[in-house]
Amino acid sequence: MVNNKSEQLDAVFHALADPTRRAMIARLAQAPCGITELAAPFDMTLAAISKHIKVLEGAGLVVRNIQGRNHTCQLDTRPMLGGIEWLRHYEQFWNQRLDALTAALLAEDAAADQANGN
Amino acid sequence: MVNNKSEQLDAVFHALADPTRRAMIARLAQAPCGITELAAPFDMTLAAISKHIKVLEGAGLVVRNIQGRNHTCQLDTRPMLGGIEWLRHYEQFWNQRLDALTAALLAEDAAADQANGN
DNA sequence: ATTATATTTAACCAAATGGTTGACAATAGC
DNA sequence: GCTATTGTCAACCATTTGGTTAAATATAAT
Repeated sequence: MVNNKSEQLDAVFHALADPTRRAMIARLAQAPCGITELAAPFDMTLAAISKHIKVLEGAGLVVRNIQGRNHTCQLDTRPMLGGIEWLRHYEQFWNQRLDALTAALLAEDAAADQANGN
Repeated sequence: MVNNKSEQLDAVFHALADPTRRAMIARLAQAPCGITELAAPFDMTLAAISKHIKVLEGAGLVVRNIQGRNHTCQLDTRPMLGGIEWLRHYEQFWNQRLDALTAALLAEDAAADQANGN
């Protein structure tokens, strides 16, 4: 379980920093589903899938409902809000400085291209 | 350097999944600054700081400008856009299902609280 | 009851992560 | 030319990560 806000962000961003887990989230956004079905698209053992799900659960992004031998996973997007808010905090920064930065970097790229003979 | 979109997301989310690096980004959002100044708040070797900066650079979040022995780091928020878009994709999901999910989870919490005697 | 299905767990492995120390490189200032 | 400062690099270390296999658990189905 995650304690403070920073650890929550750690957990959420870390959970999202893996393509398998992002794909799982995308799948769960369609509808809740069981482990085997969730595992189907991936060339990976069920044991590995189990671990990925546990990471998602640890970040609070997935809620598991056990009925007999069938585990149903459901997406809970609320922990993403912390992440999106953190990121959104920088939209202001973009608006303020993006133009100047873009110009500078484009100039840099142009110089690099010239150096590369492009 | 990052190749495709998925690897870009991997790199950005991974870069953000560490409190030191998030703090660095927050600092750089105020103004560009040198390595030593950037390192000041952290109880950590310059070598460790150097590695963190390299992770941020690898994700494209920081651009370095070298003048003599002084390296100036500048925030580039553009790679965050990929992350924020990925996350934003689920806002729709929230709006659609948040109510039902919240209700279900609150009921669950209430049941747990009752079980805990709260 | 036996068998098949769904899933986790434990033990292991290689690679990546986050940190250290110590040596090095380059530049600024005296 | 020294010396102090800024920063990286290489080697090392413990821990975490992402995967495997093999065994265990639990339930469903026949």
